[in-house]
Amino acid sequence: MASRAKAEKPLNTKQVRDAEATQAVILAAAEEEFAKHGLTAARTEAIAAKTGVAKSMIYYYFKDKEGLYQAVLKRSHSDLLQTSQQLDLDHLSPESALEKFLTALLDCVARNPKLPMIMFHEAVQNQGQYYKRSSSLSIDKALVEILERGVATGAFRQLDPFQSAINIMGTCLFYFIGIGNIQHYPQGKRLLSKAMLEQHSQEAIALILAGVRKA
Amino acid sequence: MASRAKAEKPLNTKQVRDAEATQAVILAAAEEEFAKHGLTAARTEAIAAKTGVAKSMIYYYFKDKEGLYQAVLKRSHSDLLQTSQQLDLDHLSPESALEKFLTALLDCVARNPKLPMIMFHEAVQNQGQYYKRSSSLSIDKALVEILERGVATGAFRQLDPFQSAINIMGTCLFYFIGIGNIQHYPQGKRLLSKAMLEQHSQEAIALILAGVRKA
DNA sequence: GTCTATACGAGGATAGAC
DNA sequence: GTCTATCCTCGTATAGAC
Repeated sequence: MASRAKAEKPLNTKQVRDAEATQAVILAAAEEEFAKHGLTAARTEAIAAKTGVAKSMIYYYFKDKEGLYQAVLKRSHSDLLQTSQQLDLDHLSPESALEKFLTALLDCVARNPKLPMIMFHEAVQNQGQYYKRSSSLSIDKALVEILERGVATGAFRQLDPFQSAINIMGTCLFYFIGIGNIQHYPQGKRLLSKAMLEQHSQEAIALILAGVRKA
Repeated sequence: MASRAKAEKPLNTKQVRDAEATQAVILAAAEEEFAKHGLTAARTEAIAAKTGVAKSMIYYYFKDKEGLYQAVLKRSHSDLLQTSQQLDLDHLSPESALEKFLTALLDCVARNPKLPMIMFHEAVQNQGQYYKRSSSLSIDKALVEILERGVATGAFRQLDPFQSAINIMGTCLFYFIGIGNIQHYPQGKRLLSKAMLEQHSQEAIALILAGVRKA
Protein backbone atom coordinates (compact mmCIF):
# COMPACT_ATOMS: atom_id res chain seq x y z
CA MET A 1 0.00 0.00 0.00
CA ALA A 2 2.90 2.32 0.73
CA SER A 3 4.83 1.53 -2.47
CA ARG A 4 2.79 1.50 -5.62
CA ALA A 5 5.56 2.38 -8.06
CA LYS A 6 3.43 1.39 -11.05
CA ALA A 7 0.81 4.07 -10.53
CA GLU A 8 2.03 6.57 -13.01
CA LYS A 9 -1.25 8.12 -14.06
CA PRO A 10 -3.10 9.77 -11.23
CA LEU A 11 -5.71 10.95 -13.72
CA ASN A 12 -8.12 8.16 -13.09
CA THR A 13 -8.37 7.06 -9.49
CA LYS A 14 -11.71 5.37 -10.19
CA GLN A 15 -10.76 2.00 -8.80
CA VAL A 16 -10.11 3.54 -5.43
CA ARG A 17 -12.47 6.50 -5.32
CA ASP A 18 -15.76 5.85 -7.01
CA ALA A 19 -18.83 7.55 -5.62
CA GLU A 20 -21.28 5.32 -7.45
CA ALA A 21 -19.56 2.15 -6.39
CA THR A 22 -19.24 3.23 -2.79
CA GLN A 23 -22.89 4.11 -2.55
CA ALA A 24 -23.78 0.80 -4.13
CA VAL A 25 -21.83 -1.31 -1.68
CA ILE A 26 -23.19 0.65 1.24
CA LEU A 27 -26.73 0.16 -0.01
CA ALA A 28 -26.20 -3.55 -0.48
CA ALA A 29 -24.76 -4.01 2.99
CA ALA A 30 -27.45 -1.82 4.51
CA GLU A 31 -30.18 -3.84 2.86
CA GLU A 32 -28.87 -6.95 4.52
CA GLU A 33 -28.51 -5.32 7.91
CA PHE A 34 -31.91 -3.62 7.85
CA ALA A 35 -33.59 -6.80 6.67
CA LYS A 36 -32.18 -8.64 9.64
CA HIS A 37 -32.63 -6.00 12.31
CA GLY A 38 -34.92 -3.22 11.17
CA LEU A 39 -34.14 0.45 11.52
CA THR A 40 -33.53 0.75 15.25
CA ALA A 41 -31.54 -2.39 15.90
CA ALA A 42 -29.41 -2.03 12.79
CA ARG A 43 -25.86 -0.91 13.50
CA THR A 44 -24.10 1.52 11.20
CA GLU A 45 -20.85 0.01 12.33
CA ALA A 46 -21.96 -3.40 11.14
CA ILE A 47 -22.93 -1.98 7.76
CA ALA A 48 -19.61 -0.21 7.38
CA ALA A 49 -17.73 -3.32 8.43
CA LYS A 50 -19.40 -5.39 5.72
CA THR A 51 -18.49 -2.87 3.03
CA GLY A 52 -14.93 -2.21 4.01
CA VAL A 53 -15.40 1.54 3.63
CA ALA A 54 -15.27 3.89 6.57
CA LYS A 55 -18.36 4.38 8.69
CA SER A 56 -18.42 8.08 7.95
CA MET A 57 -19.14 7.39 4.28
CA ILE A 58 -22.67 6.48 5.30
CA TYR A 59 -23.20 9.96 6.65
CA TYR A 60 -21.46 11.54 3.70
CA TYR A 61 -23.79 9.94 1.18
CA PHE A 62 -26.99 9.40 3.11
CA LYS A 63 -26.96 12.06 5.82
CA ASP A 64 -27.80 9.69 8.68
CA LYS A 65 -29.04 6.20 9.48
CA GLU A 66 -32.62 7.18 8.78
CA GLY A 67 -31.62 8.52 5.37
CA LEU A 68 -29.88 5.30 4.51
CA TYR A 69 -32.90 3.35 5.65
CA GLN A 70 -35.20 5.36 3.41
CA ALA A 71 -32.86 4.80 0.48
CA VAL A 72 -32.93 1.06 1.10
CA LEU A 73 -36.71 1.02 1.36
CA LYS A 74 -37.05 2.91 -1.89
CA ARG A 75 -34.68 0.67 -3.77
CA SER A 76 -36.18 -2.52 -2.40
CA HIS A 77 -39.72 -1.58 -3.26
CA SER A 78 -39.03 -0.17 -6.69
CA ASP A 79 -38.91 -3.53 -8.43
CA LEU A 80 -42.17 -4.63 -6.85
CA LEU A 81 -43.89 -1.38 -7.68
CA GLN A 82 -42.75 -1.39 -11.26
CA THR A 83 -43.75 -5.02 -11.69
CA SER A 84 -47.22 -4.42 -10.34
CA GLN A 85 -47.78 -1.42 -12.59
CA GLN A 86 -46.98 -3.36 -15.74
CA LEU A 87 -49.32 -6.21 -14.98
CA ASP A 88 -52.43 -5.20 -16.92
CA LEU A 89 -54.71 -7.97 -15.77
CA ASP A 90 -58.14 -6.64 -16.62
CA HIS A 91 -58.45 -8.42 -19.93
CA LEU A 92 -57.64 -11.82 -18.46
CA SER A 93 -59.98 -14.28 -16.84
CA PRO A 94 -59.88 -14.15 -13.03
CA GLU A 95 -57.99 -17.41 -12.83
CA SER A 96 -55.40 -16.41 -15.45
CA ALA A 97 -55.07 -12.99 -13.87
CA LEU A 98 -54.46 -14.54 -10.47
CA GLU A 99 -51.85 -16.90 -11.83
CA LYS A 100 -50.07 -14.10 -13.65
CA PHE A 101 -50.18 -11.94 -10.56
CA LEU A 102 -48.74 -14.66 -8.35
CA THR A 103 -46.00 -15.52 -10.79
CA ALA A 104 -44.95 -11.89 -11.00
CA LEU A 105 -45.01 -11.49 -7.22
CA LEU A 106 -43.03 -14.66 -6.61
CA ASP A 107 -40.47 -13.79 -9.27
CA CYS A 108 -40.07 -10.45 -7.65
CA VAL A 109 -39.33 -11.79 -4.18
CA ALA A 110 -37.14 -14.53 -5.62
CA ARG A 111 -35.02 -11.76 -7.13
CA ASN A 112 -34.93 -9.96 -3.81
CA PRO A 113 -35.60 -12.41 -0.97
CA LYS A 114 -34.91 -9.77 1.64
CA LEU A 115 -37.84 -7.63 0.64
CA PRO A 116 -40.42 -9.46 2.75
CA MET A 117 -38.25 -9.11 5.85
CA ILE A 118 -37.78 -5.42 5.23
CA MET A 119 -41.50 -4.99 4.76
CA PHE A 120 -42.14 -6.94 7.89
CA HIS A 121 -39.90 -4.80 10.02
CA GLU A 122 -41.53 -1.71 8.62
CA ALA A 123 -44.93 -3.12 9.40
CA VAL A 124 -44.36 -3.98 13.03
CA GLN A 125 -41.84 -1.39 14.05
CA ASN A 126 -42.95 1.63 12.12
CA GLN A 127 -46.62 0.75 11.72
CA GLY A 128 -46.11 0.54 7.98
CA GLN A 129 -45.70 4.28 7.50
CA TYR A 130 -43.48 3.86 4.45
CA TYR A 131 -45.60 1.09 3.04
CA LYS A 132 -48.53 3.46 3.23
CA ARG A 133 -46.83 6.36 1.47
CA SER A 134 -45.11 4.23 -1.15
CA SER A 135 -48.44 3.08 -2.51
CA SER A 136 -47.23 -0.47 -2.35
CA LEU A 137 -50.79 -0.85 -1.27
CA SER A 138 -51.61 -0.88 -4.95
CA ILE A 139 -50.34 -4.44 -5.05
CA ASP A 140 -52.81 -5.69 -2.49
CA LYS A 141 -55.47 -3.65 -4.20
CA ALA A 142 -54.81 -5.45 -7.46
CA LEU A 143 -55.12 -8.80 -5.74
CA VAL A 144 -58.37 -7.88 -4.03
CA GLU A 145 -59.81 -6.81 -7.36
CA ILE A 146 -58.92 -10.09 -9.01
CA LEU A 147 -60.62 -11.96 -6.22
CA GLU A 148 -63.71 -9.77 -6.34
CA ARG A 149 -63.98 -10.34 -10.04
CA GLY A 150 -63.55 -14.07 -9.66
CA VAL A 151 -66.28 -14.29 -7.05
CA ALA A 152 -68.62 -12.18 -9.18
CA THR A 153 -67.91 -14.30 -12.24
CA GLY A 154 -68.46 -17.50 -10.34
CA ALA A 155 -64.99 -18.76 -11.19
CA PHE A 156 -64.01 -18.58 -7.53
CA ARG A 157 -65.94 -19.83 -4.54
CA GLN A 158 -67.65 -17.51 -2.08
CA LEU A 159 -64.63 -16.12 -0.30
CA ASP A 160 -63.98 -12.79 1.37
CA PRO A 161 -61.66 -10.90 -1.02
CA PHE A 162 -60.00 -8.80 1.66
CA GLN A 163 -59.25 -11.65 4.04
CA SER A 164 -58.26 -13.97 1.25
CA ALA A 165 -55.89 -11.44 -0.26
CA ILE A 166 -54.01 -11.29 3.03
CA ASN A 167 -53.91 -15.05 3.34
CA ILE A 168 -52.68 -15.42 -0.21
CA MET A 169 -49.91 -12.92 0.34
CA GLY A 170 -49.02 -14.91 3.44
CA THR A 171 -48.79 -18.11 1.44
CA CYS A 172 -46.34 -16.46 -0.92
CA LEU A 173 -44.24 -14.43 1.49
CA PHE A 174 -44.10 -16.37 4.74
CA TYR A 175 -41.42 -18.63 3.37
CA PHE A 176 -39.01 -15.71 3.19
CA ILE A 177 -39.85 -14.26 6.56
CA GLY A 178 -39.69 -17.52 8.41
CA ILE A 179 -36.41 -18.74 6.95
CA GLY A 180 -34.58 -18.30 10.23
CA ASN A 181 -36.97 -20.73 11.89
CA ILE A 182 -37.59 -22.99 8.95
CA GLN A 183 -33.96 -23.78 8.34
CA HIS A 184 -33.81 -25.74 11.58
CA TYR A 185 -36.25 -28.25 10.28
CA PRO A 186 -34.31 -31.49 9.87
CA GLN A 187 -33.65 -31.47 6.15
CA GLY A 188 -30.43 -30.18 4.77
CA LYS A 189 -31.67 -28.00 1.92
CA ARG A 190 -30.63 -24.46 1.19
CA LEU A 191 -33.90 -22.61 1.33
CA LEU A 192 -32.77 -19.89 -1.05
CA SER A 193 -31.29 -22.10 -3.74
CA LYS A 194 -32.74 -21.68 -7.20
CA ALA A 195 -34.34 -25.09 -7.09
CA MET A 196 -36.04 -24.54 -3.75
CA LEU A 197 -37.32 -21.11 -4.75
CA GLU A 198 -38.72 -22.55 -7.94
CA GLN A 199 -40.42 -25.31 -6.00
CA HIS A 200 -41.82 -22.83 -3.52
CA SER A 201 -43.36 -20.78 -6.30
CA GLN A 202 -44.99 -23.81 -7.87
CA GLU A 203 -46.34 -25.12 -4.58
CA ALA A 204 -47.66 -21.74 -3.49
CA ILE A 205 -49.42 -21.13 -6.80
CA ALA A 206 -50.90 -24.60 -6.80
CA LEU A 207 -52.19 -24.25 -3.25
CA ILE A 208 -53.74 -20.86 -3.91
CA LEU A 209 -55.36 -21.68 -7.24
CA ALA A 210 -56.87 -24.85 -5.83
CA GLY A 211 -57.90 -22.93 -2.74
CA VAL A 212 -59.92 -20.25 -4.47
CA ARG A 213 -61.38 -22.24 -7.34
CA LYS A 214 -65.01 -23.24 -7.14
CA ALA A 215 -65.47 -26.91 -6.36
CA MET B 1 -50.05 9.69 49.02
CA ALA B 2 -48.52 11.41 52.01
CA SER B 3 -51.60 11.16 54.23
CA ARG B 4 -53.27 7.77 54.28
CA ALA B 5 -54.78 7.90 57.79
CA LYS B 6 -56.94 4.85 57.10
CA ALA B 7 -54.00 2.49 56.73
CA GLU B 8 -54.07 0.98 60.17
CA LYS B 9 -52.88 -2.52 59.40
CA PRO B 10 -49.40 -2.63 57.91
CA LEU B 11 -49.57 -6.43 57.98
CA ASN B 12 -50.60 -6.75 54.41
CA THR B 13 -48.94 -4.36 52.04
CA LYS B 14 -49.92 -6.54 49.07
CA GLN B 15 -51.61 -3.79 47.10
CA VAL B 16 -48.36 -1.87 47.04
CA ARG B 17 -45.69 -4.54 47.22
CA ASP B 18 -46.59 -7.71 45.42
CA ALA B 19 -43.84 -9.72 43.80
CA GLU B 20 -46.17 -11.81 41.69
CA ALA B 21 -48.12 -8.84 40.44
CA THR B 22 -45.02 -6.83 39.65
CA GLN B 23 -43.50 -9.64 37.64
CA ALA B 24 -46.76 -10.09 35.82
CA VAL B 25 -47.08 -6.47 34.72
CA ILE B 26 -43.45 -6.41 33.66
CA LEU B 27 -43.92 -9.54 31.60
CA ALA B 28 -47.02 -8.16 29.96
CA ALA B 29 -45.37 -4.89 29.04
CA ALA B 30 -42.25 -6.68 27.88
CA GLU B 31 -44.25 -8.97 25.64
CA GLU B 32 -45.68 -5.94 23.88
CA GLU B 33 -42.34 -4.23 23.53
CA PHE B 34 -40.46 -7.30 22.33
CA ALA B 35 -43.23 -8.14 19.88
CA LYS B 36 -42.89 -4.71 18.35
CA HIS B 37 -39.13 -4.35 18.41
CA GLY B 38 -37.41 -7.64 19.08
CA LEU B 39 -34.65 -8.13 21.61
CA THR B 40 -32.11 -5.56 20.48
CA ALA B 41 -34.37 -2.65 19.62
CA ALA B 42 -36.59 -3.08 22.68
CA ARG B 43 -36.00 -0.46 25.35
CA THR B 44 -36.06 -1.42 29.01
CA GLU B 45 -37.07 2.13 29.79
CA ALA B 46 -40.11 1.81 27.54
CA ILE B 47 -41.10 -1.41 29.28
CA ALA B 48 -40.72 0.15 32.71
CA ALA B 49 -42.67 3.22 31.63
CA LYS B 50 -45.63 1.11 30.53
CA THR B 51 -45.75 -0.71 33.85
CA GLY B 52 -45.35 2.23 36.16
CA VAL B 53 -42.75 0.37 38.23
CA ALA B 54 -39.12 1.41 38.36
CA LYS B 55 -36.76 0.24 35.67
CA SER B 56 -34.56 -1.50 38.19
CA MET B 57 -37.34 -3.98 38.97
CA ILE B 58 -36.63 -5.59 35.64
CA TYR B 59 -33.10 -6.38 36.75
CA TYR B 60 -34.26 -7.43 40.18
CA TYR B 61 -36.62 -10.06 38.83
CA PHE B 62 -35.08 -11.04 35.52
CA LYS B 63 -31.38 -10.30 35.88
CA ASP B 64 -31.08 -8.37 32.61
CA LYS B 65 -32.83 -7.60 29.33
CA GLU B 66 -31.86 -10.95 27.90
CA GLY B 67 -33.32 -12.73 30.91
CA LEU B 68 -36.58 -10.87 30.54
CA TYR B 69 -36.63 -11.72 26.87
CA GLN B 70 -36.19 -15.41 27.56
CA ALA B 71 -39.01 -15.29 30.11
CA VAL B 72 -41.29 -13.67 27.55
CA LEU B 73 -40.41 -16.26 24.92
CA LYS B 74 -41.09 -19.08 27.30
CA ARG B 75 -44.43 -17.71 28.41
CA SER B 76 -45.55 -16.91 24.87
CA HIS B 77 -44.72 -20.32 23.48
CA SER B 78 -46.09 -22.36 26.37
CA ASP B 79 -49.71 -22.14 25.23
CA LEU B 80 -48.82 -23.19 21.71
CA LEU B 81 -46.65 -26.05 22.89
CA GLN B 82 -49.25 -27.37 25.28
CA THR B 83 -51.93 -27.10 22.64
CA SER B 84 -49.91 -29.03 20.10
CA GLN B 85 -49.11 -31.79 22.55
CA GLN B 86 -52.74 -32.43 23.34
CA LEU B 87 -53.82 -32.70 19.76
CA ASP B 88 -53.75 -36.47 19.21
CA LEU B 89 -54.53 -36.50 15.52
CA ASP B 90 -53.43 -39.96 14.46
CA HIS B 91 -56.83 -41.58 14.70
CA LEU B 92 -58.50 -38.94 12.52
CA SER B 93 -58.73 -38.82 8.77
CA PRO B 94 -56.14 -36.51 7.18
CA GLU B 95 -58.77 -33.94 6.37
CA SER B 96 -60.28 -33.96 9.86
CA ALA B 97 -56.84 -33.92 11.40
CA LEU B 98 -55.85 -30.92 9.32
CA GLU B 99 -59.00 -29.05 10.24
CA LYS B 100 -58.53 -29.77 13.93
CA PHE B 101 -54.90 -28.74 13.73
CA LEU B 102 -55.72 -25.46 12.03
CA THR B 103 -58.52 -24.65 14.44
CA ALA B 104 -56.23 -25.22 17.40
CA LEU B 105 -53.46 -23.15 15.89
CA LEU B 106 -55.74 -20.27 15.00
CA ASP B 107 -57.39 -20.30 18.43
CA CYS B 108 -53.97 -20.17 19.95
CA VAL B 109 -52.82 -17.10 18.05
CA ALA B 110 -56.20 -15.45 18.49
CA ARG B 111 -55.62 -15.71 22.25
CA ASN B 112 -52.14 -14.30 21.85
CA PRO B 113 -51.92 -12.27 18.65
CA LYS B 114 -48.42 -11.09 19.50
CA LEU B 115 -46.95 -14.57 19.33
CA PRO B 116 -46.34 -14.57 15.59
CA MET B 117 -44.49 -11.28 15.77
CA ILE B 118 -42.32 -12.54 18.59
CA MET B 119 -41.56 -15.73 16.72
CA PHE B 120 -40.52 -13.79 13.70
CA HIS B 121 -38.27 -11.41 15.39
CA GLU B 122 -36.60 -14.45 16.80
CA ALA B 123 -36.44 -16.02 13.37
CA VAL B 124 -34.85 -13.12 11.53
CA GLN B 125 -32.79 -11.54 14.26
CA ASN B 126 -31.61 -14.51 16.21
CA GLN B 127 -31.74 -17.14 13.47
CA GLY B 128 -34.47 -18.95 15.41
CA GLN B 129 -32.16 -20.18 18.13
CA TYR B 130 -34.91 -20.26 20.75
CA TYR B 131 -37.41 -21.70 18.32
CA LYS B 132 -34.98 -24.52 17.75
CA ARG B 133 -34.37 -25.32 21.38
CA SER B 134 -37.99 -24.91 22.45
CA SER B 135 -39.05 -27.75 20.21
CA SER B 136 -41.76 -25.55 18.79
CA LEU B 137 -40.62 -27.38 15.73
CA SER B 138 -42.91 -30.17 16.86
CA ILE B 139 -45.81 -28.08 15.59
CA ASP B 140 -44.51 -27.93 12.06
CA LYS B 141 -43.62 -31.56 12.31
CA ALA B 142 -47.20 -32.44 13.17
CA LEU B 143 -48.45 -30.51 10.16
CA VAL B 144 -45.98 -32.13 7.80
CA GLU B 145 -47.10 -35.55 9.02
CA ILE B 146 -50.74 -34.79 8.40
CA LEU B 147 -49.93 -33.70 4.88
CA GLU B 148 -47.79 -36.76 4.21
CA ARG B 149 -50.57 -38.99 5.40
CA GLY B 150 -53.12 -37.19 3.26
CA VAL B 151 -51.00 -37.51 0.15
CA ALA B 152 -50.39 -41.20 0.85
CA THR B 153 -54.08 -41.82 1.44
CA GLY B 154 -55.04 -40.00 -1.70
CA ALA B 155 -57.23 -37.56 0.20
CA PHE B 156 -54.90 -34.72 -0.72
CA ARG B 157 -53.45 -33.92 -4.10
CA GLN B 158 -49.79 -34.48 -4.98
CA LEU B 159 -48.22 -31.67 -2.95
CA ASP B 160 -44.86 -31.34 -1.30
CA PRO B 161 -45.53 -31.72 2.44
CA PHE B 162 -42.59 -29.62 3.57
CA GLN B 163 -43.24 -26.68 1.27
CA SER B 164 -46.97 -26.85 1.81
CA ALA B 165 -46.61 -26.89 5.57
CA ILE B 166 -44.72 -23.61 5.39
CA ASN B 167 -47.27 -22.09 3.05
CA ILE B 168 -50.12 -23.19 5.26
CA MET B 169 -48.52 -21.69 8.33
CA GLY B 170 -48.11 -18.53 6.31
CA THR B 171 -51.78 -18.48 5.45
CA CYS B 172 -52.65 -18.66 9.13
CA LEU B 173 -50.02 -16.37 10.62
CA PHE B 174 -49.28 -13.67 8.08
CA TYR B 175 -52.40 -11.78 9.10
CA PHE B 176 -50.89 -11.14 12.52
CA ILE B 177 -47.47 -10.23 11.27
CA GLY B 178 -48.66 -7.89 8.59
CA ILE B 179 -51.14 -5.99 10.70
CA GLY B 180 -49.04 -2.84 10.65
CA ASN B 181 -49.22 -2.74 6.88
CA ILE B 182 -52.68 -4.20 6.45
CA GLN B 183 -54.39 -1.68 8.66
CA HIS B 184 -53.75 1.03 6.11
CA TYR B 185 -55.91 -0.65 3.58
CA PRO B 186 -58.92 1.61 3.12
CA GLN B 187 -61.46 -0.15 5.26
CA GLY B 188 -62.08 0.95 8.78
CA LYS B 189 -62.12 -2.40 10.56
CA ARG B 190 -60.25 -3.27 13.70
CA LEU B 191 -58.16 -6.21 12.59
CA LEU B 192 -57.97 -7.74 16.05
CA SER B 193 -61.65 -7.53 16.93
CA LYS B 194 -63.34 -10.79 17.82
CA ALA B 195 -65.42 -10.73 14.67
CA MET B 196 -62.47 -10.16 12.37
CA LEU B 197 -60.37 -12.84 14.03
CA GLU B 198 -63.23 -15.27 13.70
CA GLN B 199 -63.61 -14.42 10.05
CA HIS B 200 -59.89 -14.78 9.46
CA SER B 201 -59.92 -18.26 10.96
CA GLN B 202 -62.81 -19.35 8.78
CA GLU B 203 -61.33 -17.93 5.61
CA ALA B 204 -57.89 -19.38 6.28
CA ILE B 205 -59.26 -22.84 7.00
CA ALA B 206 -61.47 -22.76 3.94
CA LEU B 207 -58.62 -21.67 1.68
CA ILE B 208 -56.28 -24.33 3.00
CA LEU B 209 -58.73 -27.23 2.96
CA ALA B 210 -59.80 -26.42 -0.57
CA GLY B 211 -56.17 -25.96 -1.50
CA VAL B 212 -54.93 -29.37 -0.44
CA ARG B 213 -57.96 -31.47 -1.30
CA LYS B 214 -57.81 -33.65 -4.34
CA ALA B 215 -59.86 -32.28 -7.20
C1' DG C 1 -14.01 10.99 -1.57
C1' DT C 2 -12.07 8.62 2.03
C1' DC C 3 -10.02 7.97 6.35
C1' DT C 4 -9.04 8.45 11.68
C1' DA C 5 -10.17 10.36 15.86
C1' DT C 6 -13.43 12.01 18.87
C1' DA C 7 -17.57 14.37 20.89
C1' DC C 8 -21.86 13.33 22.70
C1' DG C 9 -26.13 11.23 23.80
C1' DA C 10 -28.92 7.08 24.63
C1' DG C 11 -29.74 3.29 27.04
C1' DG C 12 -28.35 -1.00 29.98
C1' DA C 13 -27.10 -2.06 34.38
C1' DT C 14 -25.82 -1.25 39.48
C1' DA C 15 -25.58 0.98 44.30
C1' DG C 16 -27.72 2.16 48.08
C1' DA C 17 -31.48 4.51 50.60
C1' DC C 18 -36.08 3.50 52.25
C1' DG D 1 -39.64 -5.01 47.14
C1' DT D 2 -39.34 -0.66 45.40
C1' DC D 3 -37.37 3.64 44.32
C1' DT D 4 -33.76 7.35 42.87
C1' DA D 5 -29.44 8.46 41.45
C1' DT D 6 -25.53 7.23 39.02
C1' DC D 7 -22.11 4.74 36.25
C1' DC D 8 -20.34 3.35 31.96
C1' DT D 9 -20.62 1.09 27.63
C1' DC D 10 -22.06 1.31 23.14
C1' DG D 11 -23.36 3.53 19.00
C1' DT D 12 -24.59 7.73 16.23
C1' DA D 13 -22.81 11.48 14.22
C1' DT D 14 -19.16 15.14 13.30
C1' DA D 15 -14.43 17.35 12.69
C1' DG D 16 -10.64 17.64 10.28
C1' DA D 17 -6.51 15.64 7.98
C1' DC D 18 -5.20 13.62 3.60
